[in-house]
Amino acid sequence: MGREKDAKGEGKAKHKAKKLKELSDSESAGPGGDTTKYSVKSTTSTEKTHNGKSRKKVKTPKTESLEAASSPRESVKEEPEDNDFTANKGLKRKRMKDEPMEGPSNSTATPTSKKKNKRHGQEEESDREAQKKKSKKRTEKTVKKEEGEHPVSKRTKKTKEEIAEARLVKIKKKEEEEQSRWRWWEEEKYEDGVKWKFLEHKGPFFPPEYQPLPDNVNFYYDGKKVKLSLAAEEVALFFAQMLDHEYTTKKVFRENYFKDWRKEMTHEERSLIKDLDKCDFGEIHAMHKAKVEARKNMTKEEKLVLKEANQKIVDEYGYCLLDHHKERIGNFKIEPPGLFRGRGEHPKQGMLKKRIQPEDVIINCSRESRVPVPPAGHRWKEVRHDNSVTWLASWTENIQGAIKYIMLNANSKLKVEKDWGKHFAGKLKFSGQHPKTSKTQDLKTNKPREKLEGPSCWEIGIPRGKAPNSLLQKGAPVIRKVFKNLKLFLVNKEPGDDLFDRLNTAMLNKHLSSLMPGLTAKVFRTYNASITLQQQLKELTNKSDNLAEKLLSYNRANRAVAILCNHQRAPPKTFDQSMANLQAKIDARKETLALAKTELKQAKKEAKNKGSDPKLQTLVERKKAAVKRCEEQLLKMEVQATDREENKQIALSTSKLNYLDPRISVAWCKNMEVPVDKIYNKTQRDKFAWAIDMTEEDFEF
DNA sequence: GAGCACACTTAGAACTCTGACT
DNA sequence: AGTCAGAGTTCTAAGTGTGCTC
Repeated sequence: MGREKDAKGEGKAKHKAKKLKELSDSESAGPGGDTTKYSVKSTTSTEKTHNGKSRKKVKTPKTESLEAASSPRESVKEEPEDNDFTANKGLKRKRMKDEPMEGPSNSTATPTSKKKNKRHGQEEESDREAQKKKSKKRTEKTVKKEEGEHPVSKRTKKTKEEIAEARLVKIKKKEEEEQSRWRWWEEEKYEDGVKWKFLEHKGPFFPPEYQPLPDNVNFYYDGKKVKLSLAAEEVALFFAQMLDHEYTTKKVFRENYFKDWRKEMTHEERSLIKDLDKCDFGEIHAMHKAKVEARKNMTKEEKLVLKEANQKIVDEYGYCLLDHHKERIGNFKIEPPGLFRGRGEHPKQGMLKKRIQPEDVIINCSRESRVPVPPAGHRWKEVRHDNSVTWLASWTENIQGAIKYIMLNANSKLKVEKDWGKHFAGKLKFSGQHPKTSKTQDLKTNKPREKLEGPSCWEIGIPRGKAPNSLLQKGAPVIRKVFKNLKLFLVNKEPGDDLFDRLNTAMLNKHLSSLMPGLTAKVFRTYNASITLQQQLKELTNKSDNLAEKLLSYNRANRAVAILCNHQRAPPKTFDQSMANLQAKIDARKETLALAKTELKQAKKEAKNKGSDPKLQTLVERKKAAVKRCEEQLLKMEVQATDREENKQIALSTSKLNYLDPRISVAWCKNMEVPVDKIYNKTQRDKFAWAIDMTEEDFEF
């Protein structure tokens, strides 16, 4: 399996290789080469959309959002996500449900409302405070907090009731959150192309400036101490930080790094430092390691301070105002500088990913909103007001010349709404002409194009990019006609070559669209995944199963889909260890079980011999119960071991989050009386709120 | 129709947090 | 109270889809 993973990586890498080669060929001028290509284009005027590209430009709506901008308070609704943030993560942000947004356009409120807000704020503070100290003086503080919210008495420590109480509060909170959620799916949609009518945010958050090395940490070249210039030193640190990583041993990585590093050096440095092998980053590396260690060993208080500081940043930059609703931004931080870590054998690995300045960043927001203020002494590259796109800020990265975006969180309206579409596309069930059936017809065709497209539909559902022989090794059930055609693809190909190199996605999608409008490879993949999940769930679960069994079945169904989509992962580094630990536990439990069994036998014997002594009878009962308990625990662990082993190289999360129609899972939960939070964590519940809200028990995909 | 730019979505590694166990 | 595995989150590279240009 591990090899398969590699093969996949290689396949992908190879597939990309052409593209990459073109890139690196055209980049004789180094990383700047690519950048120029892009930056020339992007120096268009503010009024133009997308660098002069004649995109369907939608006029920014006027008055309504203007009003909203000047007094968003009235209309802003607090998203439950915020509350949840605290509820689940303890120390993270906390807001009262109806608290108006303290967003970017923090307008002045009436004295009364201000007061009210302040009160809320204080409550919030003390609440947060209470949560903060939870870890330290857990019980005491929790009681205090609960007293504030509910007239609960117990001053005494711990107690089960208290824990139950806390749980109840949590559940109640959750319910309230559900109530206050922005049910955008019940609202009217905007006309085509309009993504928002009002958008306001604080702009991206920039990583801190580089802090020079302390005087006692030195860099050595050829055994001699060399004091580097600030720029060169920063880039040296990037390398030193990665010394433990395999990357730094790779030739390409080292070469790219050294080339880019030298560009950052002063003239003297450049004439001195000519060989990476003669560079000694030892002290810098040691310093970095010590820092990491120190971070780990920080006291609770120190960690708390750090956490609070981070939270402050999130509060300030992590949210935006989108059509009167506060939405979490997915990646509000500008990517910090560092060394490029391409995947696989990337020709550009090790290159310097440059620090992004405000002058590189394009801001997108409402015309009527408060335009984010650039950091002191800087200006934005451009400010535009394009509501046909969803991004809040963008910049062009220097390695590949790709555009990077600041966008909303996956649970935001904009993201979820889009995500929604693919499931509804799948709902059409390819009426009348399922691609898999129509494919068989294509196989008989004499037209080479159709010959190509038929099998590739299969490919969407089977591990991608593999040569047929590897498919056969895997035992994939490929019908003979398909196999024959697949063999044709093999002509003049080496193992590992791209199987469908003569076919591109555009061609495939065209073919799919001819079967059903709107059908693309992605929609098909989604459909395939979802229908598999539904089938598997039907097959595997019984209503009479207990919760654990049901969940195992769910995981298995999920796993079947992940395998179908070829969602592999590297086995966790700790896998063997943790497996061994679990095995040890199982062995220990087996011993305990054996012991318990002998004890039971003994007790039974005694009870038999000494007649009907009620004491002995209860002892027998107790021993029986012990044996039963032991057996159950053992079974549970064994199931866990199987589950883990089966999951070793499978990544479930991708299919769960991206391909499976959540309504199937929600309907299954309702049907099987399994709480939704057993299968979806908070992030997932947020993203699939619409499905949780609207799916009926009898939903069929 | 190939190729490109842009705007997204997907993937999975790296990092961080939590809570069960000792 | 400390440890640690696993769950959850963040980060960013890579892939996909669409529309445009040549």
